[in-house]
Amino acid sequence: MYKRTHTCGELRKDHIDETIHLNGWVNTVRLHGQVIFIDLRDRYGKTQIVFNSEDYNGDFVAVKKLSMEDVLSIKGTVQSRSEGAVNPDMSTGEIEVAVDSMELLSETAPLPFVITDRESALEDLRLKYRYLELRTDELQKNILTRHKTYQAVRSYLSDNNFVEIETPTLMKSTPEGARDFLVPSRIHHGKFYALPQSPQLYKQILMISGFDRYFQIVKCFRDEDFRADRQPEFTQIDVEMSFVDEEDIYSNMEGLTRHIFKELNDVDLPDPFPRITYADALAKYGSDKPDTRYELFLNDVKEFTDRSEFNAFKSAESVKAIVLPGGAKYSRKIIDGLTDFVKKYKAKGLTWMKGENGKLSGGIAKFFDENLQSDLIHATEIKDGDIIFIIGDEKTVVEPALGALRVEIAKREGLADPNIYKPLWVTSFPMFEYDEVENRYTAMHHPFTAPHQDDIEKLETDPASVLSRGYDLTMNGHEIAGGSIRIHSPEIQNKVFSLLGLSLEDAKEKFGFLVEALTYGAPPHGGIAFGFDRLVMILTGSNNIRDVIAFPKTTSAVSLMDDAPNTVSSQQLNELGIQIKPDKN
RNA sequence: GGGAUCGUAGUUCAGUUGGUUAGAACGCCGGCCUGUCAAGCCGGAGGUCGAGAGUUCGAGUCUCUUCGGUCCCGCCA
Repeated sequence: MYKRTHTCGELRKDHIDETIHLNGWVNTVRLHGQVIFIDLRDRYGKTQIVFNSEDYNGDFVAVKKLSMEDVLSIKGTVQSRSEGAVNPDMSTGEIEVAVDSMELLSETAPLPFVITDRESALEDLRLKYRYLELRTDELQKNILTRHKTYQAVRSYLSDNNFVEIETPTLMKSTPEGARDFLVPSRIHHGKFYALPQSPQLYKQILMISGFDRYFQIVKCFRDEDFRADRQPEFTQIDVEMSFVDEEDIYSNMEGLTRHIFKELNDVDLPDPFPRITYADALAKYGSDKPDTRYELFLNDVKEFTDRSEFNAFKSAESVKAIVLPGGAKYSRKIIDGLTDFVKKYKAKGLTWMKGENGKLSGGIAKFFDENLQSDLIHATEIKDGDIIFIIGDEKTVVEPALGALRVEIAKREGLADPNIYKPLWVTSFPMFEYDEVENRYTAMHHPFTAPHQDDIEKLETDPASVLSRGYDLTMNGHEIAGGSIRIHSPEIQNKVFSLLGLSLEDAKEKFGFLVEALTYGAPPHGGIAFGFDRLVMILTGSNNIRDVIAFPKTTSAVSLMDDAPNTVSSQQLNELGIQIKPDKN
C-alpha cells in the first residue's frame, strides 16, 4: 500500500508537480481505450486520477477491469488540467493525478445498488447494506453533522459548569410511561433489569447528591410502536439543574440551542425564545408543538354556524375554521382527500366554502344568508379566491384535527420554509390526563413534575384543572425538548403518586428510593431532555430519523443488517431460567 | 391493535379489459475507443413476477391468506 500523503478532497493547483499517494474508493470509471479516468473518493472528497497507457508503469489490462467501489492505493503526480477539461463542480476540479503505479487493495463484489445514487434502491435493501449506504454523500454529511452537534453540546454545557455523568443502562423497571425493554438476570433467576426510558430518577438523585448542574448525551429505550421520527433506541441530551426555576432552565437551554444552531448552521435564533401556553397553542394552532413558520390560525366560528341553517354544528361543543388564501383553486377531489385526512383524527367530516365576488359559494354556503356571510367574511377575513375549512365537534376533536389539516395544507402549499427555524416554548401544561381505558389519571409529563404553586390545593379538589411546571421546547412543528421543575417535597410526591392510583405500598416499592432521597435535603431542581436525533434531523433538514442514525432499525424494530432481534440458544435460555411460550396462533 | 400503500432482472421501474416468447434504463460480462467527468458506441448474460392457496381453458394482472418495507391513527409519562 502507498500510504496516503493527501486525502481525496485536498489537492489543488498548489500541489502541481508534486508526487503524491492517494487511497480511496473508485467512485466512477470512464474508460477511453488507452486513457482511463477514475474519480477516487474518500470521506474528504473526490479527485480525478488518470491512467495513460503510455506513462503507466503497471498492468494496464488490470486497470481496465476496475469497477465502482474497488479500493485503490495510487502513486502519481499532480498535474493541471488542460483548458476546457477543468471541472467546476469539483473542489479538486482544476487538477488531476497522473497515475504512475497502483495497488488494488480490495476488489468489490457486484454491488446490490449504485452507491452514487441513494434513490437507486428501496430503503429495506439500503438498510441491509447499510455500510454501503453510509458511503453516500448525504449520510456522510448527516453523520458528520451529528458528530459536530455532540461536540457543540459538550463544549457549551461544560463551559457553563455542567458536569457530564454516566448513569446505569441496567436499571429497575418502573411503572408509568412507556413499555420497558427488559433484560433477564442470570444471577437472579426470575428477575429483570429494564433499559432506561430516560435517566430521570438518577439525574434527580444526582441533584440531591449536590452535583448542581448535570448533563449526559445518553441512549434511551422505549418499547412502543415506531414512526418516521421514533426509534426503539434514541439519544437524549439530558440536563438537570439545582436551585432553579423555569426562567433559569429557559435561559440556559436557549443559550445551548442558540449555540448549536450558530455552530452547525450559522443561524442566529431569537433571544429570548417566544412562549405560548398549552391552551393557547391548541386554540390557535391545534397542536402542542405548533409550527410557527406560517399562519393559518384556527378561528372560532361557532357563533356564525349557530346562526346558520346548517344544523349539524348546532350541537357541537366547538366549531373552528382555517382560511387558506388562494385555496379556492382546490378541486372537489382534493377536498375529498383532505376530508379523508381529517377523518384519521376522529373528525366526522370537513365542510368548506369558497370566497367569490365578495360572497361565499360552494360547500355549505347555501345555509348562510347574505348578512351572515358578510359577518363571517368580516370576522375571518376571507377574500375572493380563498377557501375556509370548518370542523365542528368536541373541542378535543376539532383542535387536533384542524391542527393536523393546517400542517397538511402547509405541506401542500410549501408554506414551511426549510431555512427558517422558529423555536417556541410551550408552557402551562395540565398536570394530569384522564385515561378512559385504565379509568384513572395519568401524568401528562411524568409523575415527578411539580404542580404549579397556585394549584397545590386543587390537587385534592380538582386534579383535572391543576397546571404543572412542565415545559416543551418546540421548533418548526417538532418537539425538540421537554422537561419540568420537579417535586422536591416527599409529601407532595406521595400525594401525586396516590392521585395516579399508585398505592402507598406500590409507590414505596417502585419509587421508594427516590422518595426517601427527597427526605435527606433535596434542593429545588428541574431539568429537561432534548431529543438529540430530532434535533439533528432539523439541523440536516432530514424528515426521517433513520437518516441521522448510523445503524437504525425499521418501524418494526428490526435491524435488517444484522438481523436483530433473533433467537438465542436453549442453553442461554436455560441459564436465565426462561422458557418460550408457543405462539398464540 | 387498526388503516393506507408498495413488493416484477443485481437495482429502479413499465407491463392495457386476464391471452403467444414478461420489456426499458442503470449495473454486470465481452468488444471498440487517448480527454472524459451520469463518457460514448456494439454485443451478451441475467426473471420462482415476495410466499402460499384459490377462481379460470389460461393469472405478473382477479380473490383469499401470509411475509416484508414505508407512512399514518392508537400508543410513545
